Amino acid sequence: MIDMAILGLLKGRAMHGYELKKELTAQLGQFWQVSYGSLYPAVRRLEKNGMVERCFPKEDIARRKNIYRITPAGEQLFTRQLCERSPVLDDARFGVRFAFFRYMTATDRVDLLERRRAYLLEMAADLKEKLRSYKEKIDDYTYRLMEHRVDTTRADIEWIDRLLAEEKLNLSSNLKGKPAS
Amino acid sequence: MIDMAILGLLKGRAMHGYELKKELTAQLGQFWQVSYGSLYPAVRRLEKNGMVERCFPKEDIARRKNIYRITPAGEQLFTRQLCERSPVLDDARFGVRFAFFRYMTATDRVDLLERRRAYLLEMAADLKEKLRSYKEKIDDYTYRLMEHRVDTTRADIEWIDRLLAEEKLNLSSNLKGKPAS
DNA sequence: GTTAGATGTATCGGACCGATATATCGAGGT
DNA sequence: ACCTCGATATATCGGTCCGATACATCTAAC
Repeated sequence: MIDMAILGLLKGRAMHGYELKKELTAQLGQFWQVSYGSLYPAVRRLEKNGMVERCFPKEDIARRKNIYRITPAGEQLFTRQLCERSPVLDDARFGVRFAFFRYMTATDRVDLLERRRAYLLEMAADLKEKLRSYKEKIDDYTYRLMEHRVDTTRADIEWIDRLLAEEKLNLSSNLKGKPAS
Repeated sequence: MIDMAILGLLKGRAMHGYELKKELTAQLGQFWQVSYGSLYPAVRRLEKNGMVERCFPKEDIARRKNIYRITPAGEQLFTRQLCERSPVLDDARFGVRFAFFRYMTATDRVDLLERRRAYLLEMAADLKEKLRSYKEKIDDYTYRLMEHRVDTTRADIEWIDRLLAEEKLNLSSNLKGKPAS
């Protein structure tokens, strides 16, 4: 996952480690934390595998900054990881992908949103089932927390639905724009 | 964190590894995942440090189940970890503690809720600040996600507020129950 | 001029994760 | 009686991740 995030940022522009960390925290910090202990080894790993490469712009040549740029192989890997169909789409896995939504095709976007929707629905169903069957076994605090999670999950699903409606509208209007049969 | 969760469950009753994993998933799985690769080493570590000990009930003596029971030292450690004042109180760290709320004193409960509230407020403030200042720099999808996070964070805060009101009511009614000055 | 805080890279030990191996148990079918 | 399948149960491995820490520079303020 950290690989995808790094590649996604470098797809935007070349950066060095510290910059990557700052952008990662700013853009994805709400649902996913990255430490230097993960970041620096990850960048070196990507470099070793030819997914990113160092570049030395004139103005920074004196400073000891390690500026990295994405390679074609890296672009390919990024796209593959972004659209990979994993059954688990928790907050972090969905959030990171959503941050790079603009790099996906409209159909892949709809697909991802629908898989996230299914994941949330399953969560909600599990929670409701537990609320029903465990009602006497769990303590009051746990019950309240589960109740609240059901509500927030519902809100998440409604948000997804609004996005899905818009994406599908775009899809069909693009189709209409093309010559009729 | 995994230590606290294991100790908290064993405080309820003695269990073996597989049972711990099932309960962990059932009770905390919404906001925190545990794998066997973490669980079994963690239990052994706790045993090595004298926080839990094996017990061999008659009915299970034939089966190869490793049933563990919490020790007095373990109880102490659990209580210490549960009330530890860490500045970071994200979903996982708060959720795990909330699952053991019944083991905390009323004042510690109020304290934890207030620290979680402060954490969420800071999150919301950060998000709003980013929405304001980055408005032109971030793409539309990221904007929508941040907007939604602001809403869900607000809902979380309101939920905390309801709990806080109840806890404080309990606290003051307990005081009233005691002899006046 | 020196102090403080942001910038920048790096590494360590221990903890963690996903995948996988192995084996037993009980329920169900044929 | 046999066979299969899923749940129960323990364990480990390589690679990855994390928190803490170290260290150096640059800039702005006082």
